[in-house]
Amino acid sequence: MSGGFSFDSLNPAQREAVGTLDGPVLILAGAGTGKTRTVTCRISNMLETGIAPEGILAVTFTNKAASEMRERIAGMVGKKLAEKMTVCTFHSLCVRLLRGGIDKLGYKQNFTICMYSDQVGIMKQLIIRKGGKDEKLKAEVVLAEISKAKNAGIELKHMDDDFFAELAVSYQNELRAQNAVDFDDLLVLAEQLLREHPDVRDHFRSVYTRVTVDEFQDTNGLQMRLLQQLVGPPFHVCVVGDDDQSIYGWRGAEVANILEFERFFPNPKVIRLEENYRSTHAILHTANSLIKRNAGRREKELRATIAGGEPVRLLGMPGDEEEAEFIAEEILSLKATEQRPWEDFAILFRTNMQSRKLEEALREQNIPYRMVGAQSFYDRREIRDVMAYLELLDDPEKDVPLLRILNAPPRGIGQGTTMMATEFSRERDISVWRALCDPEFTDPLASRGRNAIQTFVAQVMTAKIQLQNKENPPQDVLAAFLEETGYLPWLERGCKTPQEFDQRRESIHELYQDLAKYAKRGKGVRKFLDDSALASERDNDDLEKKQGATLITLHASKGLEFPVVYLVGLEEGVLPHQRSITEGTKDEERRLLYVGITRAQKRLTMTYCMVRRKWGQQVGCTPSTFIGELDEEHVIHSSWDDIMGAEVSEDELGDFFGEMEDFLKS
DNA sequence: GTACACCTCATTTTT
DNA sequence: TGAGGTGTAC
Repeated sequence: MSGGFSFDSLNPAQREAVGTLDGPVLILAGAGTGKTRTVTCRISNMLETGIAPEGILAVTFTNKAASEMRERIAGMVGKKLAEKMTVCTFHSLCVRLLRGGIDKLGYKQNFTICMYSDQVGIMKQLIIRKGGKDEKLKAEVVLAEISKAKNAGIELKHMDDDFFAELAVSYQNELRAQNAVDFDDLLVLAEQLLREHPDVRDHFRSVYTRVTVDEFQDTNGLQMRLLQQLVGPPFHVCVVGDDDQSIYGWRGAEVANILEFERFFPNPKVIRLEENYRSTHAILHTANSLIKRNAGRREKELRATIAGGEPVRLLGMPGDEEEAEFIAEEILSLKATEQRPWEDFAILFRTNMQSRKLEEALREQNIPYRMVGAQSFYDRREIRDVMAYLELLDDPEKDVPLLRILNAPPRGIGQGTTMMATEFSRERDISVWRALCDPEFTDPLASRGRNAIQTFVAQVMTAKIQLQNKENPPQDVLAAFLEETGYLPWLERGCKTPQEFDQRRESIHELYQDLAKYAKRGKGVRKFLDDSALASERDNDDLEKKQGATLITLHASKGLEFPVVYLVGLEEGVLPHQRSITEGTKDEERRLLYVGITRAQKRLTMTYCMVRRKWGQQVGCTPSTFIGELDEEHVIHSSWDDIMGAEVSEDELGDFFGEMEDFLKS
């Protein structure tokens, strides 16, 4: 017994959550109420009551959340025990389920997980092939609809729009031909596997006897169905979340999952964590008054453990320029007067567009800042390419990576040849790689194309053999292969500035290092590829290491906290966003503002403008309707004149003393 | 295959 | 306003 926690350190609600290990449990964990701590203590408690660590499964949405939870648990019960549990994302859980049985669904075991860019590539081709180009149909739009259908459990051929349905079916066929699955398929297929094969289902039910799901308000219908397959009677399942922080409805998250939890699992114990350890009373009171306006929520109210606090400020600004400058100047002076590090400050906004003016203002004042969630590591082109190269060396028979880099850098295997190779492979039901190796395919080609293919095939073969030799560090083999194929010089040519190239090369080096780490731990290339396919950010260091004030969207701010928060752009059409007004989803915007408010620990300033520059045009703005919904008991509402007036009088006061001093000296 | 002009389109984005 | 995609000319 490691005794990593004590019940005494928990409040009554937390204690109940930690102590209730049997049957369905719904923990409604408000912002800042010690959710992670409660969950980790609960898992620690499972071990203490003798539940085997191998049977414990905790599911999160992000890799970051998973590794954080893993670390917290390890800190509590020790690394050895922690490693025996499964703490992972929905998607990596599905990979585990599928690696053991996807062949039952007609896929080969060595399936590839498509990155989003691969999906877009496939869909673009299909749109062109099927003549949807004239209708200016965007691949992203079709993919979004397909994703919705998959998550809603609708068969692709039954999608509303006939043309979309046709594209969807072709898309799915194409994936299957490439033995590839997209992110949604991981869930679809895992659910299908468990549903259609009771033996597999029962096997996993007996493996995972205790299941915990984090951020449950963000689950969609498909994830719910998967969970129902995974958890059988007596339903030892615990879900944790906060319906008031459900802000991903537009991505298919179903608040209903948390609102109607008892519909899915019988007689759950519902526990509310309402004691907030993060923010002052003034901030929480304001947050509570806002969120009360939402209909259809689980009634709850955050209670402050930190009494009083400065009033929340609500400032009317003439324009977005003044808004940005005011905040930058105030950060500068607060840093000086209160000796705060830059990291204490955060500026939250609804849309990325708004960040530009703020960045300018911060730069003007020489304030270091970090933009979070801008571009994810694995979305960078060079990373996708290099990953494809590695994947290819691991298994050349995978069509997705092969097609991605077949002519990148250009090596004389153009569109025409590629098309022919693909058709050849489909006709014979072999991989594209085999087609390239097949004399029957290459012989009829013109000598130029044939030579290009043979050179490429030989390069891949050689490198593949080197990679298989465990003596060779995989990162070195990969680097040599990129050298030989001339990838780096090609990348360099494509860069507009030398700095851009340096950056891209740098991220490739980071990838080498990650790969080296895996090799060192004896984890192998396969494992590296699997993990990376499901990672959007590098889960190790990332943003915590960056210094400076934080610029962040409201969405990305969920789960974070800052001593001093500026929430900008409280205008009708911005927050709530125009589109939410037309689409009738203002409730979610209200939750978004609620999330923003509850990020603040000590000081909260909200601002709105009379005028904002949008797409180069000055546009008049109206204050957000949400402003009128805030209880003003702890809010000070000031206009620009109030602020400037105060500043002017201070200046005048200063002048007065200055003059006095001068006078006395003379 | 690349360079450059032109056009279009602008919420949020866990895997 | 300005980034990214598309089309045209070499």
